[in-house]
Amino acid sequence: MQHRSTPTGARTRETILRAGADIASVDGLEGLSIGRLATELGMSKSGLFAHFGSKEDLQLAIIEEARQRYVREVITPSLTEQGGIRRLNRLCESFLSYIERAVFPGGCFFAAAMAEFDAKTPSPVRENIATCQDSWMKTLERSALVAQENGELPAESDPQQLAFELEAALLAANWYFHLYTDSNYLERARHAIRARLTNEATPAGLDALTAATREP
Amino acid sequence: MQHRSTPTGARTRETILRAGADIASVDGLEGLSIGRLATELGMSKSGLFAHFGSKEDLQLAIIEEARQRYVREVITPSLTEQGGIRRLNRLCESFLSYIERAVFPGGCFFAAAMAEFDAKTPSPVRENIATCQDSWMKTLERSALVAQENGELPAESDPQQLAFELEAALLAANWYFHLYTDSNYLERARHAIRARLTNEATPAGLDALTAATREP
DNA sequence: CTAGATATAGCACGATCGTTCGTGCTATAC
DNA sequence: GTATAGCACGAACGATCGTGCTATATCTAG
Repeated sequence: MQHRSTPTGARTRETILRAGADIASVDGLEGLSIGRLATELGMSKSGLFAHFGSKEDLQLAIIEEARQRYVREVITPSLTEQGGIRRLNRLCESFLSYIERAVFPGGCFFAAAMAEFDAKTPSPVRENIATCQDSWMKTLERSALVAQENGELPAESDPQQLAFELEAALLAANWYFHLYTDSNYLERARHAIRARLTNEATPAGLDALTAATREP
Repeated sequence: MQHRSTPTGARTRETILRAGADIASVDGLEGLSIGRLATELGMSKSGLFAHFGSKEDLQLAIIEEARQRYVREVITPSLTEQGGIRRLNRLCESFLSYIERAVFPGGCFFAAAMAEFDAKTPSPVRENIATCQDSWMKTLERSALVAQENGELPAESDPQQLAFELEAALLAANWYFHLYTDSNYLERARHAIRARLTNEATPAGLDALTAATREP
């Protein structure tokens, strides 16, 4: 049998992971319980559990599902922008849009997971979260570095520092937006990012940036 | 009886709350369990529980204990600085020092609590966290406003926006410092805050700021 | 020194946690 | 048509969850 592209097991597994990632973005990866997830999906606890050897395996699989969703919703849309300051700006805007569109109902999955595990004792789950977060930061840093190489940012500027500050605005927007259910915080982040970029950009960088804004 | 300052019950209650706040800063207010807390303190679950009517009461009491600790460790030390841009700067530095000194073993208690409850369904605990967070933001905003009134910040600047950006740097420092156990992130925040303040300050504000730095 | 309040422990409860096991259905393979 | 594999189910495990009720210490007031 090979005309059947997806065996039913893999399909339900995906369904479980999607629902699991949604719940975990609200209640955390530890707060998510197998019984609750099963009830929510209208299936038995044991039937669900059979797809994963342990809760930790489930958590790791959920992280992978969330990572793919993040790449699809934040990273990929930014690749249309050529590298450099424009992509850097686009990455930030994509993130804010991803929050606004509630791609995860509880806000950014990885922000939540980082906050949940940052001070916890090391574990495979924690390691995985840290790796994902590092990968995202490196994405920002690379764009900043390319911008510098393009002469859109001055030679003295520090790409890592810039990435840190942009990420800080994005994270704060995520928390406050949900805590107060107030989208003004997304605007605050947009304003901060725009100011930070225009302030540091070279004249060439400014051109690239305003050109990016003028387009549809 | 009044030469006896603290009845033993109130003393153990305090002990419980201190330990509870420490644990909650690592594992969250939901992750904290009464049994674990009791074991950690070498007392019985029921004996501990008798001090509070419910877990929610315990959580609220822990928040209050954490609030007092925050005021003592972050706010009060900043009051030596006169209002305005110097106090604003001092508040940020006090926060970073409070992270560095591990006043809570899991990092900033309220950052963790905000991240845990931001997307959750409303509850007294969530409300309380939101109020504390709002109070802290308003503290930053007031200092920025006073700085503006003092002519240390220009009339066009937006105190709320400035407070948001400073808080963003502080929060990001908290998360990354613990996730990677790397104090460089505290320096990144210091750098960001300093740059943001000096960049926006009027000449008078700059004077106040550099004077503050030159002192011991 | 004793009566009373206060503080902690013991024990048990129903619910839920993650996990395991045995069973049955269903659809392909021989 | 029968063997085989994949997939989900129900029941049950021990552990722990939050929460009561009851007794026993410990301390204080008179």
